Amino acid sequence: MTLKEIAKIAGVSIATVSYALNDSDKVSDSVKKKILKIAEEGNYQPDKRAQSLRTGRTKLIGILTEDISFVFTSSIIQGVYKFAEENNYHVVLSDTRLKQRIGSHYENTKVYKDDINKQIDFLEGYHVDGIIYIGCHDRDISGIVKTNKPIVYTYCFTDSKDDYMVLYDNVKSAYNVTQYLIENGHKRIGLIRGPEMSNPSNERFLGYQMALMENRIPLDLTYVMTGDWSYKTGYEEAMKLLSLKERPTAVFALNDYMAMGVMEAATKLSIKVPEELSIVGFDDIEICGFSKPKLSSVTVPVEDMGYLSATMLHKICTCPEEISDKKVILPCEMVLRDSVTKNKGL
Amino acid sequence: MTLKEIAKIAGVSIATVSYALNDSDKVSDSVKKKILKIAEEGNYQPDKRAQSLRTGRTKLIGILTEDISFVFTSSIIQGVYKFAEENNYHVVLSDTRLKQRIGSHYENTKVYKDDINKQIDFLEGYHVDGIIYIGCHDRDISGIVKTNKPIVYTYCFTDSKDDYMVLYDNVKSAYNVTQYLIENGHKRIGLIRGPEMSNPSNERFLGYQMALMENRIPLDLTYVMTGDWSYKTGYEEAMKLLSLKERPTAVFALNDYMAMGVMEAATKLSIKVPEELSIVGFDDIEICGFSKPKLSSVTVPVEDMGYLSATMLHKICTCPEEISDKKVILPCEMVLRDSVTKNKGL
DNA sequence: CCCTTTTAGTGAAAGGTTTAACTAACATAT
DNA sequence: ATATGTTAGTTAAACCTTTCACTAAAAGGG
Repeated sequence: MTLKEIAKIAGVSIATVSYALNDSDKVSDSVKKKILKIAEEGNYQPDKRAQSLRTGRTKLIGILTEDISFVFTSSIIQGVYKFAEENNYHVVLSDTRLKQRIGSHYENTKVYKDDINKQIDFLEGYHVDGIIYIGCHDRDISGIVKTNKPIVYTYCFTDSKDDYMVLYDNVKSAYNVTQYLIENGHKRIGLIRGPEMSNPSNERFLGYQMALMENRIPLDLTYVMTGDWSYKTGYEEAMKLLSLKERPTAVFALNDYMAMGVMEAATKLSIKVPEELSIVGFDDIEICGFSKPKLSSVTVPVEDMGYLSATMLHKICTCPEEISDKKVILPCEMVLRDSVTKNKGL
Repeated sequence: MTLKEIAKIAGVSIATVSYALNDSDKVSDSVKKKILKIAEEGNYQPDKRAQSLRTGRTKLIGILTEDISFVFTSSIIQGVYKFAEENNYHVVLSDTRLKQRIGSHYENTKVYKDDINKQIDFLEGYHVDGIIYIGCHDRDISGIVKTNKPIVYTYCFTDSKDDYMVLYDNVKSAYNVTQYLIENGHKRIGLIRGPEMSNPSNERFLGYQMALMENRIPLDLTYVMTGDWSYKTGYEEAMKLLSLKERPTAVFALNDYMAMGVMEAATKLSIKVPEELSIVGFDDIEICGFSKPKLSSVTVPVEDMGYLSATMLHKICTCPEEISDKKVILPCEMVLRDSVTKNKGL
């Protein structure tokens, strides 16, 4: 049903119908009521294409994900939806399927620049007011995305000071975990990092070092191993760590999968967790609640990241002058479960 | 950049530009080349609103999810995307946030009929060619969704013969699991069902019974417990089951969370898994690979469900006569891990 | 009762695209 | 030389909405 049809039935002009439906006072109450009734009965829905074609405004947020299946992606989207619903926005989703294309060889992101921009063009075709880019990995994606629409990056980052980003605090979070372990009497704290090139890994490593330093525990690189985020490398590196003559009393794995690997290694070597070895992971994925013992970890506030990304986008579109900082960095929370105890062998 | 602008630069009419860009032979090669170059340089993108306003076709699939955070939702969406990409469709996503609104009190779905239809109206506002409805629970949603666009339901169902649905085979899958346990020498096979009203639960229960019957094992309801899909009830019901004087040698929990609860109960009662108790779950969620022992389960082909839903929608739009059956039922696959062994106490 | 203001409505353009119908120029066939 | 066909375009309408500019009638003021 269109304005034209309603106009015909009501015996008035198209303009009058439009005014009536937009509750203008150019239309008498009686006519307005009549038109509204017809529209109601015909289940009239304004054509958004025509509307936005005319007005230039769409109230449409475009989301571009690198991997819709990535655990956190859907939670971030949900945060965006929450904002959208509260503020009468709508959402169009597009997926680069980047992860499917390139597996974990994130070095090659640039090769897929064109694919990403194809999706951007698609979103622009819908005249989104702006774009939220949801990443899923640890590489800098500077200079990849080309658009002159406003864009907010979340769960990823660029090296540009001018880009809008919603991030979480890797440094502080890792600092907190390390501090927590130290407070529990641990001094030999093993660390299993992510890949060398990974920014989150490096930031978390930094936090670890800061906590050590603050407690005057010298950094000992024999306790620092490097994995690739996988369960398997977590296991392997933990085996090395736990075979040292002076083995660590606690291990901080920089993500949960590797932490699960550490747990497996401990089991293998008949080292009791947490009595003889405390373990902490990062990300707080679902399995943390099901391992034995349950794994302490760090929750990333993903839904908030989505919500804040949308909030920021809205501000960029409506009142850019009110944005004090282009980067928002959210704190994470430690989730204390059963994989840590006080170090008795102190 | 618009056709008009290109036309001005090229010194031809708008129509010519349109024809040129659509590679019509109404335009000479030289002019065509010139126009293409200008379009390229100006990074021309056709305005989808205007295009579809004119043509009536959108090549746009609307997805309506009940819960974007539900584990399987994103995998289903991914399947839809796969089809979309291969067939030059695009996707608009909308979320009813049903789960957030009503928690697990799915009885009240009908109360949210209006909310759901608000989202449907939204999708219709974008003139999607059709809608894929992705559920996340076990209730019949007949008569909830109102639209005259084609709609395909997946991971949910209605009682109408006329609705298009892409489902998976609960009966057969549960039959297979039970059969597998029987083949491993188990006769006392405990079952932990989902809620009484749950359709998947009932179907799986049916499969269980069919396998028993086929093997002339009488159904003994003392071995059939009812949970609510949660870890907690899995644990509680398993405690009852394992405290029977003749306790089951195997337990089939109708989802993985409850199966994890069963495992916990076994640990609590010092019953070794799988030596003294075999366990199988359903859904094959991530934690299955991380429990000890790893949980055998059933994989639901969620990505395929998404892909096939999109395929079906496409067929409905283009060649409805070729659709032989409005319901597609996909088989599931058992994933054999470490939680089952041959029953020695036979 | 005339002039001004308000009310209630209409007409038409605009936004970007596609496409049927038309035209002018030229080439080919008779 | 005339008729026919082809080529390479153009014009204009249509899709649906919003909104500026306009008008006719009614109401209000003196």
